[in-house]
Amino acid sequence: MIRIPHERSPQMKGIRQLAEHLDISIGTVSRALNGKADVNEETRKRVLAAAEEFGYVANQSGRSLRQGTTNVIGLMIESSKETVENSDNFFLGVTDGLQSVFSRHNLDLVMLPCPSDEDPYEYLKRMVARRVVDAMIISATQRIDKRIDLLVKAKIPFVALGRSSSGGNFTWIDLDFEGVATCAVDRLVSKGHRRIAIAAPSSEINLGYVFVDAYRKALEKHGIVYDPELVIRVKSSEQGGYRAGDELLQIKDRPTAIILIYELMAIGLYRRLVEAGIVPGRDLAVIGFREEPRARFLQPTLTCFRISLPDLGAALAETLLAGMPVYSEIYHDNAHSRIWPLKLVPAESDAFLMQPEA
Amino acid sequence: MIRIPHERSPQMKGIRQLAEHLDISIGTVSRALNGKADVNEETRKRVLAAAEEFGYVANQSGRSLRQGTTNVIGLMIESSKETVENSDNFFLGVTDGLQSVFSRHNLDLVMLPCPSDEDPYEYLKRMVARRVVDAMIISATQRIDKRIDLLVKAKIPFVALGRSSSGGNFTWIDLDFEGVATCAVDRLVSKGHRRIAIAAPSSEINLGYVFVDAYRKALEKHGIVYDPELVIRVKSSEQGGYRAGDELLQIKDRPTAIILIYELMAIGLYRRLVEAGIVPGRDLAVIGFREEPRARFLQPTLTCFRISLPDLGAALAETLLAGMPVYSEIYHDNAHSRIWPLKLVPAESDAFLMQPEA
DNA sequence: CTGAAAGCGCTTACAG
DNA sequence: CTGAAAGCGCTTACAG
Repeated sequence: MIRIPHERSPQMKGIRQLAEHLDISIGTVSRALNGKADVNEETRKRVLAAAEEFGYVANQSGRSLRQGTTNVIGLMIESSKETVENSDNFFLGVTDGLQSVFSRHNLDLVMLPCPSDEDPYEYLKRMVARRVVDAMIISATQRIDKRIDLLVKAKIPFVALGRSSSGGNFTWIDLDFEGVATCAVDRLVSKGHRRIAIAAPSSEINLGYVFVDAYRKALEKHGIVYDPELVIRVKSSEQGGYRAGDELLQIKDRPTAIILIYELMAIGLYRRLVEAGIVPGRDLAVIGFREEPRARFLQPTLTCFRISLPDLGAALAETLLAGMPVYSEIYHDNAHSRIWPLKLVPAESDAFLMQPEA
Repeated sequence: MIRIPHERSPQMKGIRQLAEHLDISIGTVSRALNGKADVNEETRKRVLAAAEEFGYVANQSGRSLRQGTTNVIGLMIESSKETVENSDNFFLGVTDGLQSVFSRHNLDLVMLPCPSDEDPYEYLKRMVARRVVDAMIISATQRIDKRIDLLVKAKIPFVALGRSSSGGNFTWIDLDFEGVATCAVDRLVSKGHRRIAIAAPSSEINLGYVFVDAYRKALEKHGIVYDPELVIRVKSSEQGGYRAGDELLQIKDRPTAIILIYELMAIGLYRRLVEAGIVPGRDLAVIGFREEPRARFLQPTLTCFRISLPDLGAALAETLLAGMPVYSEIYHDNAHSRIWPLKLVPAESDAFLMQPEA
């Protein structure tokens, strides 16, 4: 038996070559490949087999141009220094959940990292105008966020991970910062604390406002007067936590408890406290934010809140699809913004009871 | 003065509308926008102004189809559970360096996260066949890595972060695992250690082989017999570090030092050691791998190795472009694989001297 | 310096 | 069930 190896892959550039090889029209090849109903089963089998053999997959640009849709969803990531240090694997954790939904519809997810020296707004504008994606997921929403206005105006389907004052009526999913702040304050108050500090981000990120507001309301509910001095503004990072410790130590009539808005702050805070001879969970109550593998080593263990990132990702995906005409029917039930709950994971860092003052 | 707001944005869908509005041909609009030389300066200005006004940017699918190039570079990310836990912000750190180079040529970077339930090979194959990117950056290379054979065969320009036995003569950049292993062994031996353990990954990732090989050679250089029992295979994670501590404690004639192949292992290892009443840097010498902000809190401070991720990213980008016909001339000097050095950051975890045995 | 036209690789009415 | 043809939005030889 003689094999002619070179005949096997005769420049299988596109659908035309595949059709020629099969001696049928490109239209039929296309229909067969795309699972259209009106194709002879025998023909379809031949086409599929040949495509598999030659590794043919439709050129995305050709498809997109013709269909007016890219079947790609973009997840915008800001790779600013602060985000890099903060986000740890938040996005990679969410990604799998997103894809579990998108894959049902042959939609591909791409992450679009905005360069740190480019304005996020301009970056997004360019990506949107070029039509590289059908829809967008944005995150790290700011209180005033022009990106949202842009997306609304351009009528690009999108969902935001985070609320914002901008954009009017857009769809978002946000973590339950109110719930976390309220739960943390309630818990601390029940253990006898009255002077409760909070470490909040120094940036204009929207969650900072939400968190501090809820903290304030929770305090007032317990008849505790809100003291602006106890709101410590620092960077959302390990270093920020260290600084928060610094500032905490300088407050006269020192707080007996602190709530952190970002999990890795706990690492820096613990270090600063240890340096000052203060033991978390004995001399000062600490409640962290998101449960995080990296913070699990902390001694004493950190009271924090649990969240399933894949589930959050899936919810984001379903909410996004609910806003896209083609899929809106299927995901009709998800067509609303919502608050994503977190679950308290009690640990040692806030376990002690305050002695009531004499 | 009367404004007719609706006239301002007359369905500015594409180049045709823009051309009509300017009353010139689409060819001229295209040439003006793309900075071709043979365009009247006056005309160019008008075109640019109108494009800015209407927010026109060329549709990427149209461009790609015509030019046969997407001007997009893909960075494949494996979002497998293990990778998610490990990679922390490694990729986001590299991203900025990549973009600093790509942006010089108007190339966009997209991250392509492979779903954890999809075979990385099949995923890559699909992405490549669809021509969504002009070139690829892959990482986490395995000892045998079909992805590399695929890319070579498909003649897609690519660069690998990591070596592999597959693919023959492809271009890669890899961290200097040999240098790190050798430096660590030399350092420990000079402090009197003879029984030096190593924590290596249990997976087939190529760096594991490289690292252990170099460790072995370094030992032999000092006349120390390689003992397979001292190679502890664990997951590259904090948990893996904890397990490594476990196994270390069970070794009869316990090692006096351990070298870690992954930075976050140190966190788990420290915890296990503390539980056993063993103080790192006093009872056991520990050398970590990459310097990492999250591991900086460790007490005693961890001896490790420094690397600039943005610089690594830029090097990857330049090496990749050197392999793309259009850019090969400019980046001719980067057209070679290479080992990326790391710099020792001495700290406390291995600072003590061993007492010579009687 | 500009315009008219071809064609990149597809999908999809439309005819048969 | 299949084929022939149009056309998605661009860029680029080619003519003038």
